Amino acid sequence: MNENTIPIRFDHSTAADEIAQRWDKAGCSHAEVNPNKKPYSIVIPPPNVTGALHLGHGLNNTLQDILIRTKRMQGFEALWMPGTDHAGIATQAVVERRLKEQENLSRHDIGREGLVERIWSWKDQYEKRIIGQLQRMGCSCDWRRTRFTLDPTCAAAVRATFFDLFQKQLIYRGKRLVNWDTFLQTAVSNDEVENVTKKGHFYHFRYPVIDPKPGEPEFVEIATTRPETMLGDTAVAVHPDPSAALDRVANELQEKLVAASAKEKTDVQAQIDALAKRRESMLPKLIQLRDMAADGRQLMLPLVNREIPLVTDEWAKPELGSGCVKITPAHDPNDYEVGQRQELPMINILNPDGTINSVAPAYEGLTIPQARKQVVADLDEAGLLGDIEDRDIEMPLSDRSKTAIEPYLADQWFVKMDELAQSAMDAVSDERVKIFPTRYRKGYLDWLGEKRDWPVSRQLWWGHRIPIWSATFETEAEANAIVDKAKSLAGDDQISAAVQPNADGESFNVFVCLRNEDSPLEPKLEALRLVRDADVLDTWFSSALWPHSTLGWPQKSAELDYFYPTSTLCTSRDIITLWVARMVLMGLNNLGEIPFDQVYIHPTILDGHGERMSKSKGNGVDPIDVIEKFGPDALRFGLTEIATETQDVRMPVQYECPHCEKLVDQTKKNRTATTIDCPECKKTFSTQWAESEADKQHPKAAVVSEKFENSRNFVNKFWNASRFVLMNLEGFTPQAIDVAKLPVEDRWLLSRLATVTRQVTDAIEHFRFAEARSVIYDFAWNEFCSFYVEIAKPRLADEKERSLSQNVIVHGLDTLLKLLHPITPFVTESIWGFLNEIAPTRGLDRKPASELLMVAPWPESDSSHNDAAIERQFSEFQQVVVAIRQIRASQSIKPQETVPVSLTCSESSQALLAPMSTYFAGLAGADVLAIGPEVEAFETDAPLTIPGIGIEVHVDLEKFIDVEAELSRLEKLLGQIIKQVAGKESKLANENFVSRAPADVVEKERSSLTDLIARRESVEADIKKLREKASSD
RNA sequence: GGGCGAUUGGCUCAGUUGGUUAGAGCGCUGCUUUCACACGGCAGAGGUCACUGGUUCGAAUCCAGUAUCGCCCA
Repeated sequence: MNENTIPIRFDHSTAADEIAQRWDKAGCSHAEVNPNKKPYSIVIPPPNVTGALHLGHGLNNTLQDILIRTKRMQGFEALWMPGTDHAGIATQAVVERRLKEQENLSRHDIGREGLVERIWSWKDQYEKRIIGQLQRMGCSCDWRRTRFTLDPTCAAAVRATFFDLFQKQLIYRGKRLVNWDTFLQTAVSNDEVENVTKKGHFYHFRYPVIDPKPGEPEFVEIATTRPETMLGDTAVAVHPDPSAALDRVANELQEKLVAASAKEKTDVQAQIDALAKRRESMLPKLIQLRDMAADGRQLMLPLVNREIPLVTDEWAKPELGSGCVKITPAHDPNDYEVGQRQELPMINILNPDGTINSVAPAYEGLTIPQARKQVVADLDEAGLLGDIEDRDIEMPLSDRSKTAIEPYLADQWFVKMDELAQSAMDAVSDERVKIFPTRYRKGYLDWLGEKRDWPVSRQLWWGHRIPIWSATFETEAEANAIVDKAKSLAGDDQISAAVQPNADGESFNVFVCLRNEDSPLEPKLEALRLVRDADVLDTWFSSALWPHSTLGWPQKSAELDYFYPTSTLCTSRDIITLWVARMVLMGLNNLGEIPFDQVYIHPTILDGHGERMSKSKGNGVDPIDVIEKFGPDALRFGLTEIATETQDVRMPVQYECPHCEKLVDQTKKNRTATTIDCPECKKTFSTQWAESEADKQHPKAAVVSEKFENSRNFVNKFWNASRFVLMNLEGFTPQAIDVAKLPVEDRWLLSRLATVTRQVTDAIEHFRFAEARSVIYDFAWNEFCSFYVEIAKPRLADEKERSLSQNVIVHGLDTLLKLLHPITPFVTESIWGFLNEIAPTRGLDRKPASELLMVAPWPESDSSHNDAAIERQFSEFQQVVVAIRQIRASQSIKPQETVPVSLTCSESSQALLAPMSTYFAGLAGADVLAIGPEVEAFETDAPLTIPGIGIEVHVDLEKFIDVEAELSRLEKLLGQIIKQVAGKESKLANENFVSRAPADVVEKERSSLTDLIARRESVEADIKKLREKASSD
């Protein structure tokens, strides 16, 4: 092979595709049940089909691929199960929003079937894109097994699970205050709500007291940020012991005062004073109100003219506002709890679309902002409106629709968590499931420990429809009769029915769950006036089954037997509770076994400003953009670099100017711009936000990160080192190698390979990905390329040495290719192909190489090759090379000049360095004239003593001398040595150190000091000599 | 309010159980382009390891507190 056979750069844009096809054709990533091998399996955290993947997914999947490729090479039957998630609310929201924007239609305009059809086509489009992204990244998933959380296989698992839980009475229906998205008209989970602070008002109202006794106030004042909710008020609360409550607050403030800094003190003191004043002016009235409440006084709720009680509850804060608080149990989470404690009626004032309902006929049909305005105006007219203050208010916004969330009382299906949660806690507590890093255990256990029931219904059309048919009856007997009829339709493996009384106790619900989809029992149930539930299940319900549903459960498949429990789950920390915990409890419920042995939590990628990456912010980076600019290997190598044990990593984001390829930093300002002017070439480019025709005229910039540039450079470096080896393999013949007889550099290489193999293997197996990368990066670049390849050059040119040298260097390359393959699969596979052409049989074992690197056996670390003495000796050689280079640089000696060098050293160093002396020519441009204990300095000498090993390097400067430069080098060196001597002396003068530190540490310091003093004297002598020479010239 | 984490050269980050002169990449300075690689090579400058206290013969590392920032949960 020559320089024309192999291009000077690895052309990933043409090679990657071809390599991927070869892998695919050979079925390398397909796993089958194989009793001859041990299984290793990973299920992908299914990316949701809402949008394309960004670098966070890139990281997640790169790490999984590193694990799966390593295990595959280690001889495991390695299955990486791929697939995507239907992401119920997120996907429906995106499609609905587009429907509104592009066609001005709502989901009701096109109906359930129409909407679901559109979502499916969205899903098809994005699933294709996502899988394409993963494939271009080189992810070696078993694509033939690709699943989707809504496909028939997963649906069967969902149905089986739901039926089972229903039968075990772990599923029930209840009214709960939910986060209601009035745009999507569904409940959303807490995780889908974000709180924003907005400017609003704090309105004071007066509610009349009914029949006040003499001396009692005629009005009670309350305040609210949401006036319209007063239509649903069912009480006003006052604190049961206002005096004690005020005392407690005062005590807290006193404690705060003691701990406060001087700056804060005045502020805290002011609060204390205000509280004392308040106590004086308001306490008697609050006590009076408390007594009125105890006496059962009623208030007249204005506008709706409803009598509501004055109650005592600790939720009322005597230190705030009027000390009284209105209670709207159906529209506020705190009030809901008060309502439950006080057994208050819960009055829902909203229609599902967020307009006021018939509870308040005068306001019916008004939107919330309209109703707010009207209520305030009407109260004003009635003379019941007090002050209106400006105030910052926290407003919950739906992540999905970006509209305001309303607390809303709705019927929801719940999964009872008590025992299920406990089982999942036990699995982690007793380490059947191990979480890495271990700090994440706490969050998992704390969250499950709350054992909050899981609301699983979503008022959506996209998802697994809840398989329950229900009807309401006035008497229990009627309900029971229907249950009996339903049960008589089929066996209890097919149908399950239950009666649940309504909260009001005046009606009875019948719920019937069917085991099978499209069951012939459905029309029979409908004949009994039972109606199928319109809701669908929370997406996490199906994701929770992922490790077993993808393997075919509830069918008893061979795959399930062989690959379940899976080995490792690799995910990010934000879904430890939502997903990981639920997989554990569902796995235990459905199979009685944990879903995976290990959970590895990788860091979260933030942008350069410390913000989470997201497409909607404009700071999301598409892995494809990075691949196109830097290549898939560079993407993976760079992502591996950031996979440390930390929890967040920053990834600065840049635009790549399409005109001049300059990388332009993304700022908070320019990331929302539609066009940007390149600071380099001054031309304009557009961004993802460009919409107008004028903006779109400008070419669009890819969004990338310079983080990958270094990785691209590494890939290139490695490619070229391989290219060099390949170009020097002419006439390659495998030959037997007697390790003991190899020259130092070869034994050094073998020793280092053994160490690096062990380190890389160990790091990957313990999820220390960044460490694996850096070990291999440092070794490949700074040892293999910088030293071994350089030394090999003269040997490969020497006919007598060529064959042996070829054999050793090929063995080194072969090992490196294997170790690097999980991280950079494409470039290594490409080189492997070339290597197979010219050296199909190679390595110390002289075995034929596998056709594809992807399925080659993982290298074993041969500890018999580890040789500490050889490594130490080689290090001396390296240090001498560096010393010569330093002298050359300080004298500005041109690279093409060869300098005469002599080395004064011990006999043992001489024995090592003598056979390697010719290598100094290539590595340091040095002609080594003499080596040994008796070797003396040159007449015009530049000396450098290497600390620790006592080798004196002498360079003959006769032809080159620059006295000033040399003096300045020596003086700088002397300065450093003097500083170090002083440090050591003071340390050793410290009696405490000498007597208390371990003897070996003290001894080390002593000998180091002796060494330093000798060097100081030597440098001082050199300076003196040089000065004398300079003055005599 | 609670939990978790971060703070190390201009930037992004390593730093294993405390122990020579705290490392890397990018950027910067100087030299370098026939001889695998300029996406390269060689040399160099640049850090009181956020702050305060403590433990210790010895602290970037252990402990306590403070500040700033981030993420998660209420």
